Amino acid sequence: MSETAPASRRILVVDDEPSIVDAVSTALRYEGFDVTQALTGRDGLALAQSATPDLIVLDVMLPDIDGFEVARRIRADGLATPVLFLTARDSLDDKLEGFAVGADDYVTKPFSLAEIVMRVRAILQRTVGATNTDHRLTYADVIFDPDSHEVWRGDQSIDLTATEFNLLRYFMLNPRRVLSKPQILDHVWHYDFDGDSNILETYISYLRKKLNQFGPPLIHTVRLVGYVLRDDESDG
Amino acid sequence: MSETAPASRRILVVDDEPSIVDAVSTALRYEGFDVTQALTGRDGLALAQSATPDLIVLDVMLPDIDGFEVARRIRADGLATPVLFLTARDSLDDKLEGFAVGADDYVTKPFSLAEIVMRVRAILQRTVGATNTDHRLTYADVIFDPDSHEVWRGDQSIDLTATEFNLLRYFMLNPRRVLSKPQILDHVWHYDFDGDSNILETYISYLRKKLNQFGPPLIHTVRLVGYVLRDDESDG
DNA sequence: GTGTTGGCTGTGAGCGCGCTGAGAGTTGCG
DNA sequence: CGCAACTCTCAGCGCGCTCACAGCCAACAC
Repeated sequence: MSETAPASRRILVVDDEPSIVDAVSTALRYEGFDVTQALTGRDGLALAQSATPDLIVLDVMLPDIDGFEVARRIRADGLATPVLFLTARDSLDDKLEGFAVGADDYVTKPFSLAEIVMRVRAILQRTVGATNTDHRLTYADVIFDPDSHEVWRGDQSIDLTATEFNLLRYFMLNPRRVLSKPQILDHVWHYDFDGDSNILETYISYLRKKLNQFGPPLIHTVRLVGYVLRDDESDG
Repeated sequence: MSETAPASRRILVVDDEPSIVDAVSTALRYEGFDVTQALTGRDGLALAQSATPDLIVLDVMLPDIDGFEVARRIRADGLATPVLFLTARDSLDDKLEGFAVGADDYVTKPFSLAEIVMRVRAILQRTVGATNTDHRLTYADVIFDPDSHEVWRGDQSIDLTATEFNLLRYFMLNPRRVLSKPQILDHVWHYDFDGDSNILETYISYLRKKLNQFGPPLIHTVRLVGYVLRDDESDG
């Protein structure tokens, strides 16, 4: 949209074997890609969210969180980042599971670097039209850009912390739908909190304070039910 | 279109064994479903009504209300939510009873998580055309949307409290059918009130007051019997 | 008409829910 | 190692919702 010059594609490479990460990264950089690295599933997940790469090269076998789980969590966050799986296991089961969590392609070890580069190109070619490198969400006068990690209301930029940002993303993905508290806690905090915590209310409060500076309220309380993102002005 | 991101399918898992609920929930979340949990038949029933899941995974053996009874009551509410039963008992009788109350499929313990996921997918595939993630109810000029928790009469939006909303849902699910007071108390308040309470009459009054602002009366008293939602204008 | 029963609704009490300010605990960064 | 930013806990408060109560009204029988 705003970009005319094609910034080089960002690729995240996740593998617990440093030599593999280095080899793949070097090959991709050589081809002009902008490469970020991670050695664990946890780091990979964090970078997938914060660095918003255009594609992730993801090893299935990782010491902490396995590759499929990483991919699933990325999807659960609402990100559609394409994934190219690397695996030593050539079993059908693995392939099926990979495609079930939204794998875009599959390379089994041992692989040639040329093959990886080729498949990366193919996926980006394929997805350029669909995802278009633009991951922005908009609702009412709010623009939510996970790539730049920026949020705008009208022409005002709003600074959000990581948790506020994740909370707003869930609302932006489900505009005009009432979201129950357990549902929100599950999606944004990734586990059910003890019932006596009011952390969600606290963050709702933070978010409202920041959003309401520049326009009418958008996050509404539905007592005994949950919260809803809705623009009361233009409603049909 | 109001929806940009395709909201994931919501599934309610009901089992009194926390470990089973967790395992099934985790497996389904892994596949990208939006999972809600309940540990008792009573809670499951309440959530089937309020959370409007697209499918229910329901254990037959429950401490309070058994699974078949839960399913029966859900049907009695007018909900067509598909149900996948879990049971340890592999008897023919059970299967027959299950299908009699509208089971969509059946899994006997011990089961594999993969099997559950597969069957859930199959059921949703089968019913995708019918349920279609749209949970709106309409009768006469009333539109009832449980997702956004909004109610419209004509083009007028109506604000309802949680209890008023639940009461109206029960009427919307059973239009033109006379509902007895005990029946309504049981379905909306989830237990039999002491006979001397007139809370139902009170809420009928609230609801009528709000609905009648924008059109002719829709909730009619049937003396000594109960209440009925009916549009007298266009009726046969 | 009067009596009786069943239903409606205005008033208000109580309380649980949700909001928010303050601060403790934690993490990350220079 | 110290500071800053952020996450999360805690407690107090205000208010909206639920529900009880009581008086009134409508329907029906006689």
